Amino acid sequence: MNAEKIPDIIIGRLPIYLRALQRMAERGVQVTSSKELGEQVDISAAQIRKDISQFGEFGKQGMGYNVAFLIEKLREILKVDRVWDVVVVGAGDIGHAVARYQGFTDRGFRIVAIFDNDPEKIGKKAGNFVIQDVAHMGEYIRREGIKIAMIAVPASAAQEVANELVEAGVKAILNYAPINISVPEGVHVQYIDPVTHLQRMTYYL
Amino acid sequence: MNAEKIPDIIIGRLPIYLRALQRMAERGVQVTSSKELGEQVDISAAQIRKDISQFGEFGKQGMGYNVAFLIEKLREILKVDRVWDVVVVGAGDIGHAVARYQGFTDRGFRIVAIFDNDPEKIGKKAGNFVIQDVAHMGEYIRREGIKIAMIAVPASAAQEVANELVEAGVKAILNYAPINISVPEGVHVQYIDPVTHLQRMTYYL
DNA sequence: GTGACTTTTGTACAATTGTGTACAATGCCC
DNA sequence: GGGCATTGTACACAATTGTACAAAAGTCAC
Repeated sequence: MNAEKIPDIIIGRLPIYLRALQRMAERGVQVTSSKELGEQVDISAAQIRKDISQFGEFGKQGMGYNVAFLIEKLREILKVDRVWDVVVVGAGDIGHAVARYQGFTDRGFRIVAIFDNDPEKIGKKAGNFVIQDVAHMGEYIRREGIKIAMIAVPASAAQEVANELVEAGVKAILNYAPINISVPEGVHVQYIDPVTHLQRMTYYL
Repeated sequence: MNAEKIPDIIIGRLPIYLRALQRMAERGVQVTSSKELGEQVDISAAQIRKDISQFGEFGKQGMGYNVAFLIEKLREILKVDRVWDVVVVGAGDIGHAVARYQGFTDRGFRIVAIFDNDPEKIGKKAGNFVIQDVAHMGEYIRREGIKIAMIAVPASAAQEVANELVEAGVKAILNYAPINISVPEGVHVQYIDPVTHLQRMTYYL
């Protein structure tokens, strides 16, 4: 394993490889090649070989990669060979959809709580979770040692929520609010905004 | 305006700039600088100046950029100075959340229909829309000249749905299913998968 | 009204980062 | 043991980002 710093752009591609490999595994595929994987994810075979070889020699020349083995290695590298507890802030449409989404568990994540500040919503259910008062969020995060949160509140409240999350010890935030938030060094943020993705495509239409 | 081909990576940043500018405009800010905008979106001022200057000289030296003017120009460039009709395929949790989301209209998009193949769901409502039979989708898309669709069906059905969409004339697809889909040259796909975003962050935890 | 001062753009050029090409090395198959 | 497939990587090339500064445009003091 090459101990030098790995570029983030490579880290960003690993989940894509992992996702494709897991689908192959479901289909019963036991061995694949950089060529085959590349066709699935629309990335050049050379790129894939180079990315993977950053972390070790996981393939066999002439033979390709053992799918189960590569999945295992990628899960270790990405630290999803465990289950991370995640809290959701905001119980609107997005919060509800996230709370009910079944696709997290087998990919390394588990929603454990959902918070809102609306007295109308607190105590009601979202998926299998009782919506809790956001006033108790910091305490909950500290007590449970939560490191990951999703923000699903209106843009106007997102920065404030982010501050509280960071204050309580969260290190990774997935932000559904359509606004950039600022966080201290060492805290990671990823954004999901369908509109920015759509706008990126209309340029070409 | 520089007529040469603009790199996609620049196009990808424009919606981020636009989003931040629109928030400034809401706050009543009339003029900004590449420095200020850069701080908001966490991109260097030089990068922003260079990106924007690809399309024209929209700033004034010493003065910065007029916010309303730059918004107008970015909307033209991204072709969101109009409203695009969008269809949603899949009326599960994600489809419902998307159908009810209020954030599309003022950013260039309008959901016009939602389709599913489940007889239990067809005829019921999702947001303000009656869920339609996916069997009528191609006809609808052709009749209305729809160019943009969102896929919110299970991974196992995503490729088939994509094929139908492309066949009917769709040129831009936002895919919520956690799987890569392949489309012909000239059709654009963007992906939204919260898990890949989360996995990209756990590497650093 | 003029000139010195400040700010900030747009861009040339340099440096860095990322991708593609090509091939020696390896390992299976027959 | 020859043939074939495919990895891992050296090297070349391309794309992206950062640095630095001349040019422009406003402000202000007098």
